[in-house]
Amino acid sequence: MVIAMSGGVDSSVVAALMVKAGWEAIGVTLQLRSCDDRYASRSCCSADGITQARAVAGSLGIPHYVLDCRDTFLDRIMGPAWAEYERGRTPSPCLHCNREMKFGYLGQYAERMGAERIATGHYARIERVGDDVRLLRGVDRAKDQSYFLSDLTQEQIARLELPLGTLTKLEVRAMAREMGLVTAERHESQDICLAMEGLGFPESLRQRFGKPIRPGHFVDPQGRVLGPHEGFHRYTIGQRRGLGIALGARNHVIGLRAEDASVILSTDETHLLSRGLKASQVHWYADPPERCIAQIRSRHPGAPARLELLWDATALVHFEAPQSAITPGQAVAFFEEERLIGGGWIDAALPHSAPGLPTRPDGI
RNA sequence: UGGGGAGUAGCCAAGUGGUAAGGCAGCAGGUUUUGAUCCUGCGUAUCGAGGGUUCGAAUCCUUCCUCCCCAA
Repeated sequence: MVIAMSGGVDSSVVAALMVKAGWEAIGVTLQLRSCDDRYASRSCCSADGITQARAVAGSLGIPHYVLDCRDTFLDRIMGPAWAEYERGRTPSPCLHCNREMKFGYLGQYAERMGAERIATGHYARIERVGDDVRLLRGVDRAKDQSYFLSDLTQEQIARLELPLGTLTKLEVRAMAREMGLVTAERHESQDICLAMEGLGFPESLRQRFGKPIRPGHFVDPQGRVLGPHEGFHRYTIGQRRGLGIALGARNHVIGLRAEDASVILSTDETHLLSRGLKASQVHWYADPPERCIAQIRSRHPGAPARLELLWDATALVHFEAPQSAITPGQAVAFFEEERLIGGGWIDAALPHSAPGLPTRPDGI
């Protein structure tokens, strides 16, 4: 068994539990970034994390390896993420990272090592019924991370072991203390793995790749120019803060137009609402039902929706109630009860059809 | 060098004699393994400048400066 160890509390507890359960385990930490890259010390991928992971592995008496995948990470995660921003979309790198790095790159490594399973500290459950392997939401709903696993392949899921899925964060931390793990008191990793200290994620990417700032204007829903903005990549649907323009009233970004780098602003929050979305790269872990719960961002609770499957792994998702800030580039995860049954990527929000509700200017 | 209007924090803007509201922007925290959202907190403004009246002025008088509009 290969255990993905980030150096945080969660994966440390996972390692301890697996050892306790009698697995022949090895700990592996993915090095995603260079140490001289101006990393944030709280980052889950920092050199500090490697040290911590090594210490925990040592105390558990299991081998620990560091896989240098900085180049892969740059190519497969950071590069594509920047490309998304350039297109006026908002990337969701953690999902890609899970698929490409944690279960892709690491998965291949595990395969070479002849490991049956990969264990991680994600808060989600794996349920094996017969030959079927299902991924369920974490019991601790506040920490549930099944959304971030919704782009995995069924094969990747089949090899997963997620021992924290039935526990709460509090319990995990308590266990870490009991077991005397050196990482017991580590705070949550919060910053995205690839953001530079003090800079936001998009700006970090821009600087990392030495891309120029693309100028453009804020415009209102009628297309009137409101003023220049600070670079097209810095904005995302729903954003209110950090706009850098004072218009007397709160404004939210309701649309991004890549052709002329326009950022569409509105004081009317209902402009953020949409009845549905169009998703591509849709994949299923079970037969797609007519209705399900669709989750459109990490902390979104999920909302009842009707599915309309189209051709070519494309689907329309019609929500029973309009949802706010449906953002192209983000993932959509489909659930039936507790079970993750599928996923896809949001390409567009559907325009309103209900009377009285406005149509989003960047509609489908 | 005729008339009219305006100059209060980055922007907008209350306040017309009693010792400077508010909004937006910004900043700092919190929540969060994406971006947002959300929550909490944060403003020593030469009140365009000088002079005057007054116990006391952003508020009254006066001079100057700047901007805008209308006239030529």
